[in-house]
Amino acid sequence: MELRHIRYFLAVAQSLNFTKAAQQLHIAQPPLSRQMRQLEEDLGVELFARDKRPVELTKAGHAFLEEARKLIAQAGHAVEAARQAELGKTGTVRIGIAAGLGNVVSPIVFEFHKRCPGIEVECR
Amino acid sequence: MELRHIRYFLAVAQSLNFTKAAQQLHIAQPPLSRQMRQLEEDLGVELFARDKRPVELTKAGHAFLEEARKLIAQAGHAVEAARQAELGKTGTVRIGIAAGLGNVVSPIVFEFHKRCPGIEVECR
DNA sequence: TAAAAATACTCCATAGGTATTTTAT
DNA sequence: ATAAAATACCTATGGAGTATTTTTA
Repeated sequence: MELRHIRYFLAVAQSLNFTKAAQQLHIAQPPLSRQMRQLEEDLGVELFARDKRPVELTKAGHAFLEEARKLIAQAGHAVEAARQAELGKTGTVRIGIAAGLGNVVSPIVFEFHKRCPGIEVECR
Repeated sequence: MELRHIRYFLAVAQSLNFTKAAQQLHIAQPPLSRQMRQLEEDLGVELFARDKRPVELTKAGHAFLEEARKLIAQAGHAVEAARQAELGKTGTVRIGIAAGLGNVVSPIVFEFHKRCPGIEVECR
């Protein structure tokens, strides 16, 4: 099972029409049908009732749909986590302090730490 | 990004050694290195500090690792949800009731419903 | 110097396309 | 009769292998 199977499955489950789902995915209908068969094969479970027009989701198909949505959401979270961490890495803040106001720096740094945990603060 | 990238990433993150991770995955080292580069390319983020021996995870790599584990776990949940639903579909329970004890059926069905939600009960 | 990762190529498995047939309404 | 899915066959992208060359400690 690959994320491709999940992405394709979500498209088909939404429109309940292989042809239209294929158009949305910018692929042809036969490859989409094959990928869905492959997914079912891998799971050992029928996800679609193909002897109905329009095609229906089986009970297993409905159960899988719910978890498949969470799976794609989690994939997005993983990507975001990496990108946010990367941004944090390069995040450097330079603050100019007027002469005689050096004593206000400490609360500023404290506040920054509270709002942006995980971003290192360097003082010179 | 495909689940393959995630599975491979988990192996490398665990051993911090591309060669050993490749052996565990039953693939050669160069393809594994390429898949990891591809993943980094896709994310737009460096996950490994390759100028260290042994190889280290970057900050982004650590953040991604945490979410990648959840992703694989969720993939497992999706598979299980579909398989459990399939089992439920074929789950038929036939209960014989002794003559004169027909009045005990109701609590039995009630209890079954509580323990096995989502499994249909048919009474004749 | 010795492990381990990167590079350069080759091969082939399979994702995807096209043409056609089958099926359900 | 018609729209949509399945089947058969072909193409080609890219995943994986082998040999070799950098790297880092």
